[in-house]
Amino acid sequence: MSTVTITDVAKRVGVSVATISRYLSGFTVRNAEDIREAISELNYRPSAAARNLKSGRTGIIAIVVPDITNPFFAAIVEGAESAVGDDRMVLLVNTGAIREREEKALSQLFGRVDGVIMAPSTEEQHAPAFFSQFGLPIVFVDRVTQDGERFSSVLAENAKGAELATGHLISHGHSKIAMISGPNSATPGKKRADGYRQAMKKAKIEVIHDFFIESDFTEAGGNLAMKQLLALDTPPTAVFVANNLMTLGALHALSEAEVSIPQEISVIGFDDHDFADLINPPITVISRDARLQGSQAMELMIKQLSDGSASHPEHSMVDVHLVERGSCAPPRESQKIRSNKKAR
Amino acid sequence: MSTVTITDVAKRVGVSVATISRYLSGFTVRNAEDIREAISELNYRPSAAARNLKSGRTGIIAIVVPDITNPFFAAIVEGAESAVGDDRMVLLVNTGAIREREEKALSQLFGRVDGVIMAPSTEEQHAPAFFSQFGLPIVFVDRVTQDGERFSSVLAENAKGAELATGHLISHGHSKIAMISGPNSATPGKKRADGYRQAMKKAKIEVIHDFFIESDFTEAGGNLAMKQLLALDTPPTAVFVANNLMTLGALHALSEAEVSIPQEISVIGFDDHDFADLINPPITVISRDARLQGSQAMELMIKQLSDGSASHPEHSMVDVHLVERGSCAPPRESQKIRSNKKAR
DNA sequence: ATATTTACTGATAACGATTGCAGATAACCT
DNA sequence: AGGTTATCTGCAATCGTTATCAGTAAATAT
Repeated sequence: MSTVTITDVAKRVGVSVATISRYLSGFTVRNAEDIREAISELNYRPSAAARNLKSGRTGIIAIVVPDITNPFFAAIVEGAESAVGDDRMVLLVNTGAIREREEKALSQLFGRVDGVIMAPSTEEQHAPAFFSQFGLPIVFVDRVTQDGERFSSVLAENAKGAELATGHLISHGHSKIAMISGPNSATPGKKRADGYRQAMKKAKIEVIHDFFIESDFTEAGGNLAMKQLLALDTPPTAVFVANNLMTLGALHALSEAEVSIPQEISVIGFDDHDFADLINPPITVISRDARLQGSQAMELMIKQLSDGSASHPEHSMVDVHLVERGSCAPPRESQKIRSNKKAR
Repeated sequence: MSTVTITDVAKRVGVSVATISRYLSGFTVRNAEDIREAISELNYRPSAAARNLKSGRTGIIAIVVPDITNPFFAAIVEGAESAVGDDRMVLLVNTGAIREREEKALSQLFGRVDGVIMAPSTEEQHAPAFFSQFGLPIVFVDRVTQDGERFSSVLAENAKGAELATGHLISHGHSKIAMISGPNSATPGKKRADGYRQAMKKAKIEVIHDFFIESDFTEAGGNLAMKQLLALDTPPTAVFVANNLMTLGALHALSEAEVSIPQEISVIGFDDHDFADLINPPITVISRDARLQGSQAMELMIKQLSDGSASHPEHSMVDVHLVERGSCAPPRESQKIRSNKKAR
């Protein structure tokens, strides 16, 4: 009940606390066997708090994500967790994409953790400056803030993925291609929008204003955006949705409006999801290894911690690839002209 | 860069460290304004480590789950996170349902956290004894271990839910009702199996040995189990799957085998999932508020911490309810006899 | 004006571990 | 045996706070 300290062990064995401490740190000591015994009998566990105070290290690495409920972030966290190693643990902070909470969390984190892996909600915030002020190591994952180059990061090939997605729709013969985009203030939002525009430009298709909707990466946002698209006088024949949650929302909107995929509209999403291959038709998506992204971020963090402050920021990218399923087809009007190739 | 301590602030203001400390703890001090100023100018942050050492509290509550990738546990974690309050944080441990990792985590947690909310993988482990040894507060969520009554817990109405599910199938006229169950070693596995058996007994339907498969709550497990059921000489006309991941696996098996739902087989799952209402047909499930379960667990933990050791364990239950969608219908042979009522 | 209460303050000892230093013991060499 | 290393050991300072205790200044009472 009452906490047993290193002094208790020392008394029991009849040596000084220093000897116990040295035993614990792996030095060879005379009564090693007695000490081991006393420790196990007394059930002694070194106080983490005292160690922290002396060493300045906590053995805890924080990971700050906007929404743990998003399977993508869950995978990131799991990846990070899997790479953390035996002597450290992961502290999770879920900010709900609320900047205020994010900032408060950061200030609370200082002193409690050895480093922070984070996917910031927005780019504008001054959080990184805040951090560098304290010299707390930081690794960005999936998103970066303004002066992101100064910190290590693990991003995805967002632009390439978006280009791939848009190109896929174009190659099916679409030209009325809409995009439901994420917020322009976050890295994936901006980069994916860039990729879309790039692909359209390459194909010399003009981006119609009404076809580009900046939404917010949430299911509700995707749902609303798709409804807006469907309400247009000439709705798009294809839509690229910039993340999994918005895809979910968009699909709900389509199902409600009884618009058939891919006959009436082709859909391609960014980031895979459990539902994607189960629904009818299964949804074609741009996919990446989120778990890997998380573990790479953790590896970068650990390297940074062991290198000390002398290390330079490293930037890593995980690749994206097209997972072709059944949600893309040629647009209706050209369907009869083109050869009848049906996806899987 | 170099850490600024309470002593630096004291020197700057020209008072003793005690005064600064008192200011920080909310006492009225003479030079409050000067102190506030000095703190902000020096950018002083109290050392969490030193505070921990003195107070014995860390302001961190751990939550230990088998798999953060499972949306159900993600929701639990999010719920707990949302209820943690301003002065504490959540430390996440993902054990991958590996008992060894679970135990190691527990031993590492001691001294680093004020309490542990956990969903243990199995009931047999001696973890709770291990914990009570140290007097570390613990709240079980979703699952309990052997002597679970001694600790607070927040469970779901598992048996009731399973009875509801099975009864729903029975009310559609099914009698060849299979169950893909979770491991009998974990609370939800056992209780849901109990509920299934109870409902069958009430309806005086014998449980056929081959129709009850004890699986492992994973997608792969559910997939395999469903394949086994389909391979039977007389396969079931309805199946109750004991969790969301196994439902996912089962649905994949059914889709592969081109068995149509609900015409050839009725399916009902336990725990909702994003995919459930999107696929065709949408899947009928037993649902509960996992987020609430998580926040209740956190509330119990916080209450326990403030009550000191004098508090008695409290047991809370969250309700379950049937979400009727389109995956259940009368069995084929009786379809023509019964009135033609089609779900939604 | 003196006595008594009130309101702060500073010095200092914890909290539980780690570490440099000097001393002690043992092991080795000639 | 005496001298030199090589090993191990205990003492005490230290990490940054908080809490106790006695002390001082101000406010109030008489």
